[in-house]
Amino acid sequence: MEHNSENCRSNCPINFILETFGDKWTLLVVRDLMFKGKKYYGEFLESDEKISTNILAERLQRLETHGVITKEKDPDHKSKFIYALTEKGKALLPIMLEVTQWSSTYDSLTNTPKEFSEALKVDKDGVKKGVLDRL
Amino acid sequence: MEHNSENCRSNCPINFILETFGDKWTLLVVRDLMFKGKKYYGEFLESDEKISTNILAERLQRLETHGVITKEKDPDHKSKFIYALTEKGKALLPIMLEVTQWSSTYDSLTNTPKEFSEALKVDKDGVKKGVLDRL
DNA sequence: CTGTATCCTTAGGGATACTG
DNA sequence: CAGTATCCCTAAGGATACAG
Repeated sequence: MEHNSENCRSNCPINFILETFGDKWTLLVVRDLMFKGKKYYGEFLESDEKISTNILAERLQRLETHGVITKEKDPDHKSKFIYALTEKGKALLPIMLEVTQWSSTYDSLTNTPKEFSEALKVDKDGVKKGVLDRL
Repeated sequence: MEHNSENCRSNCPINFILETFGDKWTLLVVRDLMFKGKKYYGEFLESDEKISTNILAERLQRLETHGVITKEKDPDHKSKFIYALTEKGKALLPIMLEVTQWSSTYDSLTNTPKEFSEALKVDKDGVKKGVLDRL
């Protein structure tokens, strides 16, 4: 999804990302998909930050609308959906890695999980594997 | 500023950045400082997104509290302050560049200003100049 | 258990008045 | 003009009940 004229404040690229991710929850869902290997509704609910059910549903919907994730029926478990990153969603990886690096540098309490730093390492080599294989 | 135990949802690096920038306005102030060469209160008010005065004041305060910007008396114009990025603030550049690139790729209406793409170019060379000189 | 809907409180934020 | 404060409405979101 691209800029829609209504409720679009400007054509600035920084503003653009805020239209989708400018809140306290959305990026955490991306993190869970990208680094934690989560794909089910219930798995997102289990994360440390304790997102509430209605917020999660709204964010999954939003991300799907914006073309960042897909929602598909799980062939195995009926009445259950698998959420996955699209190419557009996977393309957020460099941003996520830079964020991780910045936070690690400036917050002594930040505990960077190994999945993050491994993804960071392979990306810096310019070799797109590791985390990305799984995406 | 680092994680303060109260109202900190987790020690995840992605969550950490959201504690400061997880809203629709804060990052725009950083953009204005980093790419637009703005430093005065009134200049931030002029941006396309039309931030309101109380929100701007609150965000400048927040960014200062979090060690991302400094607020110093303007020696020339009395009763006027100069806002500037700290090292921690300047270190957001790689994130800003990745965001710019992602938005440019996925939003056809995004109009990437020349300051952004120039900063992007010099950064990719690994040569920290251009925009960074001015910071 | 997966997901949706509802209730209700709080926080975000627009408009604007106000002070130095 | 720079910045703060207030008024007030709307959106964000926590708790929880509900439906398949």
